[in-house]
Amino acid sequence: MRELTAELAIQDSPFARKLAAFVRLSQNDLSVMSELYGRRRRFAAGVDMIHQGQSDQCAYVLASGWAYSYKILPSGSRQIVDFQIPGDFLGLRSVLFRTSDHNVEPITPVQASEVKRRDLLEAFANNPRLATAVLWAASRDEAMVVEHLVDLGRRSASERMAHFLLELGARLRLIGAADRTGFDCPLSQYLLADALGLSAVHVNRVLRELREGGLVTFQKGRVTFDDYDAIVEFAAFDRSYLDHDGPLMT
Amino acid sequence: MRELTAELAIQDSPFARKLAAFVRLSQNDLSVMSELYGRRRRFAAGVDMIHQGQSDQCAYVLASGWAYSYKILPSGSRQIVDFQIPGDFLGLRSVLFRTSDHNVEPITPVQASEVKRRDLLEAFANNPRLATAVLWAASRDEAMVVEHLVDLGRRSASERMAHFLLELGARLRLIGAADRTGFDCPLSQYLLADALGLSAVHVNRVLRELREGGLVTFQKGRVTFDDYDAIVEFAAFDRSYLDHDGPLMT
DNA sequence: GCCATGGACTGATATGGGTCAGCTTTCCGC
DNA sequence: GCGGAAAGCTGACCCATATCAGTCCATGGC
Repeated sequence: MRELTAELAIQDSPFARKLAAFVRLSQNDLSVMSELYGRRRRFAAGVDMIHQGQSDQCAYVLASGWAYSYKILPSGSRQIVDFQIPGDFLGLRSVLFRTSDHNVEPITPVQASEVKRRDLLEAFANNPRLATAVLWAASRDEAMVVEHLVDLGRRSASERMAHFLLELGARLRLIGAADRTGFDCPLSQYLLADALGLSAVHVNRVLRELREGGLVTFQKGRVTFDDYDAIVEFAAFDRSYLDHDGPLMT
Repeated sequence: MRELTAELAIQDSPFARKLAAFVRLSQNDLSVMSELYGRRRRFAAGVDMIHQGQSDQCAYVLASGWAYSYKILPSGSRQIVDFQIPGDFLGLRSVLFRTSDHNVEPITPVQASEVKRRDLLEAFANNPRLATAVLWAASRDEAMVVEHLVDLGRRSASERMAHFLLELGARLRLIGAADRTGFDCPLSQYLLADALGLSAVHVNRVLRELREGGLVTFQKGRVTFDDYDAIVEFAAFDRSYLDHDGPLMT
């Protein structure tokens, strides 16, 4: 009975929900997943969960809250690589390699389940279907990093911002934390700046332009898509790669 | 006897060499690898190997030659995500997902071994050690994409260029195609521009600056590190994450 | 109720890198 | 060995974004 409850809980977790978008998960898959989860831990906002250069780190699955992964350059400037939202797997690279090459810091208070290196590799070996699902999700995350790279390399500041907000919205929709009208967003303009490779000052100006252009409004912790189709058009956003209506592999 | 020859050949391939930097491979691992390899194919320079939006693609392991993966924006501009050199696995994402989200085009004439989706997943399920090695390599490739992202977001044009050349050199050293003095490089300034998010004109200027500053010279298809330590310093290059002297996991 | 802090916001000025418009050199097919 | 194409290279000019130097507002601590 206890086990059944755990599986039910897993089934409702954002992580399972996300994987279910790729692969139809069996009861067995779900129970392997619940065994994978170690201790649930809490982290306060602003206190590193994973630290660059430090070794023997865990991976985590975010249960609630937002975090961001970033790199610090010797010059002192910071580049944010990605934001993590509930359901995201984080620290995979810091588990495969002995030491982490990046930092992860919570933006809001965070709850996350520890995943141990050994358990992860074991689960992969015994349950290829689950491994595929996790790989798939990781692969989609990498696709997003690539899209982010294109943002930085070849889009103007306002296109970058628009594209970024759309993508974030699409990710949040997968876990039911956004709809077509918008979403709640705890990111400061400084975080946006360091993610988009801009100065905070310019982020402010760009947000104003987008707002005055009637595209998106980001104010008081809420992103509102004022004209969804127009932003998609403006940002040249390819909606296909994030929109799934059901499992790709049954 | 034929099999033994194949294994010996595999052992000498750039791919095995690269994996061996992460995991000590057994004879068995090597023979699974040689079975994984499908037909060896040739591609002429400039003819897409993998095409954005097209489905049912193969993955490949590059045996010889250089290629690059890129995205085309609706505006017509191009962002190069990564360059592939011998030993690199390419198209993993286009195998996991039904359709590819990027293009891959050879820069030089290329030889590559096909890897079929089904074979890959099967090999992963049966041989977790090999799967780990491949994942590890893929993970390191992703780390490089992240580093590239930092380049675009937070480094100046000349730092970007210096960092990029150092990283490329480090990768080529892993397969024995570079040493501390430099390497042969078939990239045009247009390719560099689209990789680094610059204009071709500015690439030219930056290369001149680096040359006149006595740091790196890139001329006539050859990159020469004129003062290795100085460039490492200038580009704030973290040599640790690519420098391995032997397998991390035995 | 006051102060400290951090985020949002703004104008003035500076600059890195883009764009345009060429010229020159190298390479390759025939 | 010639002609055309692609790559390398350069100067003049311009604009997008950074930088500097603030103000204003909301929040939380005491």
